[in-house]
Amino acid sequence: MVKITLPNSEIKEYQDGVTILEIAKNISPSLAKKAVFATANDIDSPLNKSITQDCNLILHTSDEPKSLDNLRATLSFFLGKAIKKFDQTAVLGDHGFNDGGFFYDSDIATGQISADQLPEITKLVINELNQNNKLVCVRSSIDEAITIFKENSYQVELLKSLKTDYVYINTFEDYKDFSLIPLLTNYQNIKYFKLLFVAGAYFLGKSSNKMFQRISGTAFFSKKELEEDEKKREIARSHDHRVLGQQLDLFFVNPEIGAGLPYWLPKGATIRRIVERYIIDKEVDAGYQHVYTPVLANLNLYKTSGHWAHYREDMFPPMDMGDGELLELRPMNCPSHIAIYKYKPRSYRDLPLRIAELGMMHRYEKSGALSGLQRVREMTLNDGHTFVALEQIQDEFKKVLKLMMEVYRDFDIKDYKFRLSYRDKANTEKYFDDDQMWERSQSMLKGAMDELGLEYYEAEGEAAFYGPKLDVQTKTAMGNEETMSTIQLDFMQPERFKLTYVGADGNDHRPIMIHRGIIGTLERFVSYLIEIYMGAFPTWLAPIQVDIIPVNNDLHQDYVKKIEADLKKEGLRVQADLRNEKMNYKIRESQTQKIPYTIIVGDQEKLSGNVTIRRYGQEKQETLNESSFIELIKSDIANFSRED
RNA sequence: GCCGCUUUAGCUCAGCAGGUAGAGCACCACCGUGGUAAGGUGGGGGUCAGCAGUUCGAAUCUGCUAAACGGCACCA
Repeated sequence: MVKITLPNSEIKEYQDGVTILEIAKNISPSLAKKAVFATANDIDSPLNKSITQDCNLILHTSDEPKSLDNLRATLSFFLGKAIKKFDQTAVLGDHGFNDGGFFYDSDIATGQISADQLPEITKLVINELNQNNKLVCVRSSIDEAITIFKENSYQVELLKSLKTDYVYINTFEDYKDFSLIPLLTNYQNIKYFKLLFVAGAYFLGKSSNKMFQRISGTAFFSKKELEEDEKKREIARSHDHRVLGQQLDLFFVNPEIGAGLPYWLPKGATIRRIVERYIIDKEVDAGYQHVYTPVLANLNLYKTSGHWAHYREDMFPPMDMGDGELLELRPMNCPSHIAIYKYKPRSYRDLPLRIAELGMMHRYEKSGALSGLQRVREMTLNDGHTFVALEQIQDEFKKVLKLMMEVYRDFDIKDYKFRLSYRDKANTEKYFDDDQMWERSQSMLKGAMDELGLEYYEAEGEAAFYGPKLDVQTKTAMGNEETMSTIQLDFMQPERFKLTYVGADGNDHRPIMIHRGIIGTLERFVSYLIEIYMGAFPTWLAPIQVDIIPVNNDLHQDYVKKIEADLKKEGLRVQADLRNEKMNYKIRESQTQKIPYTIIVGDQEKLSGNVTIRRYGQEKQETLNESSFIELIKSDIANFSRED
């Protein structure tokens, strides 16, 4: 007999060799139905596991969010099996679960799997699932697993790349696979899954490796969740800045004019202009000196900076001017600001010296990376470089963070994560070669974050080639992670450009550079704003703040024009809609264009000098006199349309 | 850049079997229009992404190129 201790401290006795599923059934049939896996003496175990010694047992059910991973890992297993059925020659590669669902990578000698074949593969998966209770899942060491899968060199490499000590070996008749977490051995309830797309994926995530065919899908425990997931994807599309950008006439990209080269239409340009004015004012207040520097420079500048050696892949090819001069479109602004630093001898009294610019840069992004305003080939970075003495780093770092938080508050940005981005130790050729400096600057950044008590996560291989970064990661409507803001520590370029300042001791010293982008690039930032506001901009950012509509075009035209002129005088962005259309038509358009305030005026308003307003998204109307309205909208703008 | 998919009017999309193109919205004209989400009638508009091929004949079949989209890789 074995003694099983349950989470409520109750102890039950069972026959030696009892399976976890049997225990679950004994406790309650409904529990057994919902059970996904168990933790037995702190080891995650599948339900088919036999218990041969006393243990603490926790059963995990489908109610727990993390059980979803086990479900998806299980589907990945059956997908792999289905692919093998689909084509005997398939070589199976990476597989498993991720945030959105599950996937299986395979390599089929006879050709690529196409999207049309997904229904066929789906049927095969269903067939496999219908063969009940044949799946056996056993925990084993990596070494054992390597022996079992020795015939598939890809699987062996995968197993070797794992950071865990154990995997689960899953056997279904003569088919074997491994997973990182226990599978559902009572998989007969699995019904709610969907294969979504076929894509390419490099083996082990390295573009130098072979590309496998990835089939991805998603799965849930209930039909409702699966349907909600589908709905969520639809909603995401309605937040997509590319869709809204067209609906609201904000920007366009025309491939015939140039992929990745966006055109800002008047309304999008207005939003951008407001953002630009805002951030420049904010930075000037914070002690930054704004400059303008050229987008072109002699290639030698980027040879000195190290860009040509470490960043060439992302740079446009140099322009050969025919007389030996090579001009380069700049991919970053730092060398330009270094030139400004070098313009004069600098003293310790000048530090921290803060140079800022809305600097236009060009990067030759890979065609597959381009996306609306999020990834472009010409972008304007809200760039700033502070030159500091060593002992000023900490303070300046804090100042930048403080500025960043203020800006986030004004734009109502709440959903982000801090990421400390280090270089990849295993792949140092991408970075400047100076181990000591890397160690030092990485630990300084981490120290500063720890001191501030801010939460962050660490990522190797995400650093700039010249130094580690603190990145602010946000998510796009489509769920991709993007870097918005960044603060970077750079000991390298001051060295390469031999920057100096005269210290209090009269000797030359080397400054350190802090690179920082608060709102990142205007392109990405505005795309982010479009998505979080869903195109319904707060009044201070709205390209058109007020839309004025007469009840009758002829009778009320003069009054509409008077109000328009009054509001314009107050600096408001107003449009008077005097088109030959009915009032209702105009109101509808005002709403679909998401204009914050719609003013409707007729006889009543004209007589009393009032306006009747309707706010975007509300049906309620309110009549007030013109000056009260001006007061109202002005305070709305002044507090960034925040409620608090 | 790689894999998959897509590309028809300004926009959203029909055109499923090769026989020289359609709808709704938008645009233009005329008529109409008084209180909070689309008034009516008529009209203009397309080398069916580009190039080549198969065919008596190609939006439709084949190949190449480009771009968009979903991933992978890369990244602000």
